This record gives sequence, C-alpha cells and structure tokens, in this order.
Amino acid sequence: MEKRASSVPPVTPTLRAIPFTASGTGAEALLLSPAQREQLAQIGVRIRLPARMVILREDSAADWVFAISDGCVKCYRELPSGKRALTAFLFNHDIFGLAENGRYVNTVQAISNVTLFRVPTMDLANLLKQDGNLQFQFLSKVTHELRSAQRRATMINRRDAVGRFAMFIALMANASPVLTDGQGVALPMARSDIADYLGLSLESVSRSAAELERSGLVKFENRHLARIVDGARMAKLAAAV
Amino acid sequence: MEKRASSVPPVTPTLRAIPFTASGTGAEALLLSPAQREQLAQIGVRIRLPARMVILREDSAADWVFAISDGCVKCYRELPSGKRALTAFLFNHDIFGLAENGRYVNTVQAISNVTLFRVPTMDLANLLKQDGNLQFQFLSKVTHELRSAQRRATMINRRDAVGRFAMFIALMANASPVLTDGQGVALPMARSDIADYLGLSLESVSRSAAELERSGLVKFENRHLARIVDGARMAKLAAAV
DNA sequence: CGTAGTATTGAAACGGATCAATATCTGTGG
DNA sequence: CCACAGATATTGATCCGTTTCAATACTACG
Repeated sequence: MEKRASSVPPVTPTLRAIPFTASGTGAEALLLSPAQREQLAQIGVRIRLPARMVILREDSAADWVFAISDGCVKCYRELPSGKRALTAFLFNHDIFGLAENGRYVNTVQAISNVTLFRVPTMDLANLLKQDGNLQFQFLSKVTHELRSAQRRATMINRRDAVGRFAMFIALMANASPVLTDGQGVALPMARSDIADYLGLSLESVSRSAAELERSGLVKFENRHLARIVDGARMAKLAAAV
Repeated sequence: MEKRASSVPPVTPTLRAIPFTASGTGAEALLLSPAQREQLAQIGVRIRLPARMVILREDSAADWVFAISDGCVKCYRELPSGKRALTAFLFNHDIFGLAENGRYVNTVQAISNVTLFRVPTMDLANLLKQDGNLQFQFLSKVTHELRSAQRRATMINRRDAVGRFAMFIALMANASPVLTDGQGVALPMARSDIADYLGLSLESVSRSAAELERSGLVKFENRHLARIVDGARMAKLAAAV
C-alpha cells in the first residue's frame, strides 16, 4: 500500500479516479490506459511553473484544462469581504480548470514548483465526446472531487479546531502522494492556507498544532512536515465527527 | 425568467446543467435533447414515492441512478457521533445515486412526495460510454454539483448564523423551482434539516429566522414559505461573505 | 546577514452550543 | 370536524471555545 511520487514525471498525463462500480479487490483506482494518455498527450503540452505562480484566475476565460503531473496547487475564491475561501488542495493525478459558462470558477495558484499537463478546453471537450471511456474517467474523477468537497464541508462542520486540524492531517496523509512513506505527512501549504481551508483563524490552526504536539499525537519535524506519533488516537480523533 | 414546476411531470427524464463553454446569451442551462430523453426513458422507469421515504441508503449496493422529475429530497450521511451531515437538497432536474466503488455514498430521503426517474447503474454507464454527448451532460451536471458543494462550504464558513440562513434562503430561491414566482421562497424541509445543512444548531436556525423577520428582511408566511421583503438588504447580507 | 512575511503565544470578548421550558404544528382517530 | 398526542419549533439563560487584538518569535529569501 505504498504511495510514492514518481521520481521522473511521465510525459503523458495521468489521472486517478475512484470507479463507480465495484472492482475486484475493493477501492482500486482507475487509471488512464496508455492509448488514452497518448491521445491526451497529442492535444496538450507539458509545462513547468514555479511556486507561488497564479496559474489561472476566477472569472477569466477558461481556455485550458490542467492535470497535475507533479507538485501541489491551491484553489480558492476571493470573497467580497476580502477573505479567501480555499476550496481544495490538489496533487498528482488531479485535474483543475473545468469551467462554468466558459469562465473559471476558482483561482488556482502553485504552492510548490509544479509540472502540469495543459489541454485546450475545446479540444478536450471534443475528445471526451468522441471517447466515451475516456470521458467516463473524467466523470468518475469529478464525482470523486464532489465527494472531497462534501468531506471538507463535514470537516468544517466540526466545532473543535483541534479535531479539524487532525482530520486535515489525516486527509493530507491520503491525498498528498509525497513523503507519506515514513509516517511523515507533508504539509507544503502555509498555515494561513490551512486556516482558510478549514475555516479557522490562523491562530487557531497554530494553537491546534501546538495542542496536538503537546498531547503526543503528532510531532512536527518542522512547519511543513508532521510525523504521526500515536496513529490510533489520531485516527480516533479524526473520526470523532 | 419565470421558473415554474410543470404541472404534469414529463414521462421522460430531464436534466439541467450549466455548460462548460459560454453560450450565446450567458448563463443558459443545458437540457437533454428529445432523442436523449427517449434513450434514457427506454432503460429506466418512472416511480412515485411518498414523503419521508428513504430512497437509498449509504454503503448499500448502488444498483440505480435517479433523476428527479418532481419534488424534493435530502442527501445526508450519518456521522459516527450520531449527528447527520446534510450534503444537499435536490430538486427537479437533479440527479443522485452516483456511486463510488459500487456503493452509495449518501443516504437519500424524500422530503415531499417525489416523482423519480430510475435507471440501472450498469445500463446508464454503458449508455454514457456509447453516447459522448449525453455523458457530457452528466459531466457538466456533476461539475455543477461540485460547485454547489463548494458554495455550501463557503456558506458554512461564515461565522454569523443569520448570514448563513440568509444565504440559504437566497440559495433556495434559485435552486428550488417551486413557488419562486411571487417572491415567495419554498422551504419544504424541516428546520432541523436546515440546521444540519448549515452546520448550525436547530435553535440557531430558529433564532436566525426570528432575527430576519424582526429586521424586516423576510416575512415568514409559515414555516415553509418565506417571503423576501427587502430584496436589496437581503442580497447584501447574503453576499457579505 | 538583515528584513519582510509567516507563525506562535497571550488576554479578552463575542457568538453559537447546550440545557431547559414552552409553544406550535401535523396527522391520526374519534 | 374536532381533539389529542407526538413531533417540531420557538424562546430564554448560561457556558465554552473560537475570534480578535496585540506583542513577540521565527524563517526564508534576497
């Protein structure tokens, strides 16, 4: 059950989704076939972008759809009040840039250096309409992202800040493919990003981290690397919704 | 721009989604073509279910996918703590029952009497894979539901209960196709459902309703019908995220 | 190596949750 | 059609935890 970021990102795009139907062994991921990847590769390009770069802006023309080959991005919307609501952190195999009425819905910004696969929206739409199986992968993918959004809402619903943060670490342990190996959970994003994602103040996130460390559930090697010390209690706290 | 529930629900299924690409006039809805509706009608059946009936249960085998022809349902998950997290209210033209690994993710329960269109999951999957355009509608639909889930998270993020409830009423004014005509907003669900959806206690919802009425923004004709009195201030409050 | 952005820690206050009592509604049977 | 009972909703008082404001510490990048 080991997850590892491929050291050499593939040239063709990848995608991972949970299938609608039950597979033989259980929660197996659905992956693009070599042929499908080749098809996508032909209409798109691979680009590398530096950390902190804004990849696309909400309400701008949705000319491209992106798939992440390597790295981590954050999706957010600027609220009228000036706050920013983070809707998702995306990693390897994730897609973003699906539009609504030809406009992007969120702003997407690189957290780390990222390698992306970029496809013109129109070309992708045409390809999807032609290849039912490929589109089915996308449908599964978006459905899965819908579940993620619902889980986030559930997480935000919790009253206790510590519990929310614990859930978040557990979430990242699954979502982020990087550095999960030795029980270390990578948290490449800033504390303020976590706060905006969890609907907490920056201070509460900080206090929650301190509290988790004090109670011996998690050890923070540094601000961006958490090591789960007591997995059992951690899981219990994360599940205590 | 009048919305009205058709008095005679159609025999073939309907679906409404926001297209990816910009249409001529702006935020126009995407609708199934007569041919597509006919195709769907051939593999599914129309059923009527009474209010309060549980239509499908989380973790049970996902044998069918449903589309709502008429009425209102709620989707929720039972949390370990015993609380229930409401993930969505669904109306006319909405779909539910998309599975993950062959199991339903949420429980869906009828709020009013409902008329549903029911399709075997397998048959639908096959049809979607064959008909790229039809599947594209579903993809658009699920993408749109993803936005809804994100909006809900944004709503839950608000600190003030009154603001959340105001947003909810504004949301229902758009989502619910019923009774929106004369500035009246139908709230067919119970106060406790609203509470579970907004992440508030039942009491807070009740207090918020009272507060909205006291400040002259909304008049509650009865518990299930809100009339927006001061649209401008209402919109302002709802937008003050 | 310094500086600006980022994070931690402390003290006080606000707002929603909770507990508790009462009121209203809905649907059932007389 | 009305009365009754159980469920649903409202209103009040108190408590707890997060937000906010403020000061200090840390870290990363030039």
